[in-house]
Order: sequence, then C-alpha cells, then structure tokens
Amino acid sequence: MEEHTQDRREIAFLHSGEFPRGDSDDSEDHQPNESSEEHRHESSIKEVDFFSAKSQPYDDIGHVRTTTTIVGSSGFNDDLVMVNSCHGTSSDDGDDKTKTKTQIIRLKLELARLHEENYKLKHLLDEISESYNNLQRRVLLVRQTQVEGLHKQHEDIPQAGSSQALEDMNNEIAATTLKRRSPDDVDDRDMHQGRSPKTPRLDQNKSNNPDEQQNPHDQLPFRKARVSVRARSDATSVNDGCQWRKYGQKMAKGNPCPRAYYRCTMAVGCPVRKQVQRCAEDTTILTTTYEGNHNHPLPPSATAMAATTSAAAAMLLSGSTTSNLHQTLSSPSATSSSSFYNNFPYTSTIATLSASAPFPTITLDLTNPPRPLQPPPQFLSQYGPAAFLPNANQIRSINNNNNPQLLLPNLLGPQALPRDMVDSVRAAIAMDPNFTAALAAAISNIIGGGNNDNNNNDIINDNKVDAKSGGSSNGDSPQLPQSCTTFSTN
DNA sequence: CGGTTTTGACCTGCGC
DNA sequence: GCGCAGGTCAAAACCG
Repeated sequence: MEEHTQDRREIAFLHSGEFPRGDSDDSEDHQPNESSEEHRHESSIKEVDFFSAKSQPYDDIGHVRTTTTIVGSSGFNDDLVMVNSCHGTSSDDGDDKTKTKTQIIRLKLELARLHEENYKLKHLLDEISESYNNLQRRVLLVRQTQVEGLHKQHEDIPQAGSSQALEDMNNEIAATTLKRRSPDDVDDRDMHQGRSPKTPRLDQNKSNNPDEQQNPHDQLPFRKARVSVRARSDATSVNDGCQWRKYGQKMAKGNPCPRAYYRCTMAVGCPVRKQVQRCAEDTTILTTTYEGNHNHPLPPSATAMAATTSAAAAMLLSGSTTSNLHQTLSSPSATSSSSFYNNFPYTSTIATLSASAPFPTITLDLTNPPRPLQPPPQFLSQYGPAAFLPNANQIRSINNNNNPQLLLPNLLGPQALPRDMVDSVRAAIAMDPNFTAALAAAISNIIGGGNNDNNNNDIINDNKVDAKSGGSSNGDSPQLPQSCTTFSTN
C-alpha cells in the first residue's frame, strides 16, 4: 500500500519533469533558457538539483526533454526514457510513430554509450579515490613526523611568548598522541604481521622488527585522534555509509546508556573503530566517536563522513604541530592536504582543541538548529548529497577546561576539486541505482508531503538495513534535521 | 550455515 | 598493590 503510493509519487514526479539531470554530453540540449516555465517549478526543484546548476527540464513547448537520462543501469531510467519519449506525442500518424521508434532506438544507443562512459568514470573515480587517500595519508604522516620533531624540540627548549598557552596545549596534545597507544593499535599491527593480539608487547620504540624500523610511520596511525559526531537519532547508530560489526558493549560510568563498540568490516584488518553512546542528558542525542583511518576504498556514501572525520582528526594532529591553523588550512600554497581541508564537507567555522581529554578529540555537533541554506551546486557536485549536512555548521571539540579557541577559516572555500574529479564523482553517484532509488524516494517524499515532519524518518526507514540481515549494522540513520544523509546510497 | 549480536570474562592503564 | 574504568575477546545465542 505504502509502496504503491510511493510509486505513484515517483511516476508523477517523473512526468513532472522535475527529476534532476546530470550533465549530458549533448550540450546543445542545454539551452540557457531562463523561461518563466522553469521559474514556476523552481521552488520544488531547487533543493534537489544535485548535479547541475543549468538543468533545463523543459523544452520550448514545455515538454519533458527526452534526454533526461541522468543515471545508469536500472530499469527505472529506461522507463524514464520511454515515458518521456511518449509524452506529448499523442498523434496517431504513422510517420510520427516511426520517428518515435527511431528516436527511442537512438536514445537507447545513447543510453548504452552513457552507461559505458559511466562505467569508465566509476573506475576512474576509484583510482582517484585510492590515490587521494594515499596522498592524504602521506601528508598527514609527514605532519605526524613534524609533531614528533617539534615535541622533542619542545622538551629541550621551553618556549616562551604570548602564544605559550596555545603552544603548551598543542604540545600536550602531541605528547599525548605520541605517548599513548591504545591496545587496538597492537591489534592493528598484529593483524598486519600475523601475530596474536595477545602477544605481550615490548617497547615499541625499540622494536627489532625491521619493518617497523623502516616504516615508523606505519606505526603512527591516526588512532589517537578521535572524532565525535553528535546527532539526534532514535536509531541505534548512525548510517555513515560503512559497514560495522559490533564487538562489545559496556556501561560507561556516569551514563545509564550503554556504550557500543563497532569495528569496520568493509575490509579485513581495517583499523577504524567507532563507539556509539547516547547522551546522558539528552537521550535523543547519539554520540558516535570514530577512531582511525580506513585502509580501503570507501563507497561514495561513506566518503563524506570518512573524509570529515579524517580531516577533523588531521586538523587535530596538525594543529598540534603548529598554532597557526589558519595558515595551515588556508594557505593557497599549502600542500594538497589543505585542499583536502578546504573541501571536506562537514566543515564549520569554529574548532576548539582539548588537551584534557585522554585522547585528543574533536566533536562535530550536528544537533544544533539548522540554518536555512541552499547547497551550492558546486559543493553537491563535489561530494554528492550524502555528504551534505546542513546542520553540520559547527565543529566543536571537547573543551573541559576553557582552552582557547582557534578560529578556522571557512573550510568550504571556493577551491574546487579538479573538474575531472567532479565529473567522475558525479558520474559515479549518478550511476548508482541505489542512489537513484533513494533520490527518487526522497524527492517523491518532498513532493508528496513537504510538511510532513516524518519525512526524513520515512526515508531513513526506507534505507534502513536490518542489523540482522546481510551482516551489516550500518543501517540506522540519525534524525538529522534536514539531513541529506537520508540520501545515503546504502 | 555463515555472519552478527550479546554478554561475561579478561586485559590494560591510571589514580590513589 | 589495589581498585576502578575503559576497552577487547570469545563463546554462545540469534537470525535470515
């Protein structure tokens, strides 16, 4: 019953021509026509036009254009082509039928060509993502090395000056980062070296393992820095696009709600873990703490959160190397990592660093009231809708002792990823039939009942993966107000 | 049957 | 050294 209603909405939506379009190669179809027809539909299109700022869903006479095939392999889109092709051709004239058939054939060929192109682009995206992650890792490892050097320097030569407090804080973080080593770090290394996790650990700095000596950076993962995400949710955990397996649960002191422990199961030996716990003061708030970097490619829906947490962790660690985060993050001549910062999606304008927490922790607070905004098409095209959290307008780290705040520049700078990358990401997202379905459902929901407070929940439930099925516990989404995580492709 | 969740036991680090 | 708390392990239960 519910599904039928949903289907009708989708069909109505498709007929309406308001389905967002991707950039087609047929540029002649994109006439820069600012017709009043379009403005009439603008209010309902604007918030879902993920791919193109120059979408022109209508032709000169108001018919749906037959080239509105933005996505890939599902029958859904074939139907779209068929529907559109038939729309407005009610004549019984045989010539028209022949023309229509020819047009259909041509469009199918074009669709096949686009599928092939999307396939290539998806592969390209995978390669880019992998090299991008590797590069990111390297840059951050270099910074980690700098932390070590500065820390030693700091021990030898106590610093003075007006920024003493900040330097002390940063160095304390660095010291904590380098000194502490959680037990799972052993696990990570042990997993890589085939050693039993139970093997007693000797002094890591004096390891006899040549691999460790040759690759000290490998022993400095970013497990130390943690990134917490606070979001309102009735679900047991947030849907961040990754697959997690629960491996423990504990009652934490001072909180009646148990803390659940998850580890990433998307790849064997992935060191990433997360803790999920409800806030004691407000049980509707779910705090998810991420630790570590993924050692495997991530699906587009997971990239946003992973990039954000990695960037936040990196910011934390890089902040320990220098008090000048402004310079680090905003310098146009900085390394690629700054580009990374400039593009990470959950960014905000304020961050505070804590030296008091056992682990340096940065918290992304998504529980604050949303600000009205329109996602810039450039941004959406870079990260996809799943990456866009309208309420992620604050990054706040745990600040137990009134540490000074470091003002960061707006990290959503104008710098964009290379155009090729943007197009690749766009193609990959558009190719994903799950995304198509989720998008269609979401749009149908918007059209069908924009004032329904449960809209997001409905979408969330549609995407919810039974924790018991398929072996994944990633299915629950937070109730992020207006959160586009509801467009998750999972 | 394979994978996940549950849950008590165990390990480790830290403060006193 | 002891106790506490956080984190992890692993066997049993559970589920599709």
